[in-house]
Amino acid sequence: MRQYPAAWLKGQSRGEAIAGELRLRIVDGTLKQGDVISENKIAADFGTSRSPVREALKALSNEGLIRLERMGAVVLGLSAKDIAELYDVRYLIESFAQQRLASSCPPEVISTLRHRIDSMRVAAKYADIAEFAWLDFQFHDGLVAAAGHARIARLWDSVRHVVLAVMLLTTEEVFGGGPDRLERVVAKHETIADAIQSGDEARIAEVVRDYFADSRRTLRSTWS
Amino acid sequence: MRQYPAAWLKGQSRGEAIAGELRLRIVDGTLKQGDVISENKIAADFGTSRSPVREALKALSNEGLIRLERMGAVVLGLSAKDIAELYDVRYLIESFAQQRLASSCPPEVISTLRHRIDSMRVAAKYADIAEFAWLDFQFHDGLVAAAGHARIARLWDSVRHVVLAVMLLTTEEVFGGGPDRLERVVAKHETIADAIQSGDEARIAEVVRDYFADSRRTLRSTWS
DNA sequence: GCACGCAAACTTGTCGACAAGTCGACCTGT
DNA sequence: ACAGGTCGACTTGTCGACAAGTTTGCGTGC
Repeated sequence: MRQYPAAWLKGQSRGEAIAGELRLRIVDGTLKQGDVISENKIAADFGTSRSPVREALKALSNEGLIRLERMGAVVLGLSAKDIAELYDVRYLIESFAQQRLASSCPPEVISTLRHRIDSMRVAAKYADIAEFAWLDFQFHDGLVAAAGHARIARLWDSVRHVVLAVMLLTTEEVFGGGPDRLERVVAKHETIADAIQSGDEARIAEVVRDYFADSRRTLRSTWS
Repeated sequence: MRQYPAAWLKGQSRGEAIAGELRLRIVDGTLKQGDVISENKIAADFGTSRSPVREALKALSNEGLIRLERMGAVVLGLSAKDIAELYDVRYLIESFAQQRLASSCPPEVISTLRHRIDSMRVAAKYADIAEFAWLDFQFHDGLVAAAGHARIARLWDSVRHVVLAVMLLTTEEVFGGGPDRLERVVAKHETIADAIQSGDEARIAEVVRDYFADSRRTLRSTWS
């Protein structure tokens, strides 16, 4: 069974843990679109009361993974179109965040980004899939956080779990593409760091556009 | 006490009702920044158990109005900066949605928009503040929904309650500006409808930019 | 065979209670 | 007077139970 990176599970309440588990099951297809799940059933499965389950379902509903109905919650799943839409949102958020970073980016932010890139190379070398995905995620997470825009950060919060789950799955696929493929992913992140460091708004805009255009392309060929 | 439009309160659970009430109290300043509120206290105030209150606080936390901590939730409030950031997000979402509408906008959507604009004029004439704000909100709500982008719609969902609450308050202020001020607001919406109907992407982009630039300007002069 | 109605088995929303943990005040020893 | 420890009041997280409503399916009448 796939798992979240250890760092992600620290200090979680039961509700968050259940949400994480269900999220992964939905994203990887164990729970298929159209399945209906009830609080009682899930509670029994996890051996808890309905309270944490309730919290988890609410969260998943906010993330658009399920739809709460009168009787039971129906799984929406993640179609190829949904993934594409997710990338639309990521592009919107990150292009905004990076544009903000263009004018004023503290040097320690750049340093942190480069640190994560180096770590990604190490993770790639030793075939540590989860670590690689986690670093990839942290790179983008840090980017949005550094923009210092509370409202945008909230937007990111509402999709970050889904993004991480998708990253975990796509990273597995990327690792199957060999070292060249991995290096290209790392290099893409380096391009972003370089652009932000340059402070050139136009260049940043172009880099972000290219980044997500490329991500979408590789994704399209692998998800179906 | 200010109230939500009747249409907004239909089929609400107690939790949503409490969230709505608290939201308004936070936005209008009854609950100030830094105040700490506990589930027990709120539950006692509303004469319910903690379950609905818990749900409400979670929602408010997702909206960025409060921050959940170990002991008690602290009210974050809405500073002028927060409002500005909220408009950043609205601009991001609506410009995306309207750009999508440019290529393919069903005629009934335009018709609905114009219907709401006409209703706004009526509400303005008879000084129905709540109705005016409600129509303003529905105009933008319908716009985002019509774009047919599930993920963007979720983003909008995460801010719509706050947006409505802010609209209710600012609309009060706008009504104090006399009929000219009101007509200008209505006209701004007409400009949007016209642009979307034209299907000209560049024109739409300009109109949306102007719309929010103007909104921000009038807001800045009235909020402090 | 088919429509209708009723009942039973689900569902969610809400409630009060308990356990574990946290913060503050007070009390004590130095 | 002040540092340190302890007690108590308060918090959240979780639990099991109940009420209200909805869906399903069976049985009945035609």
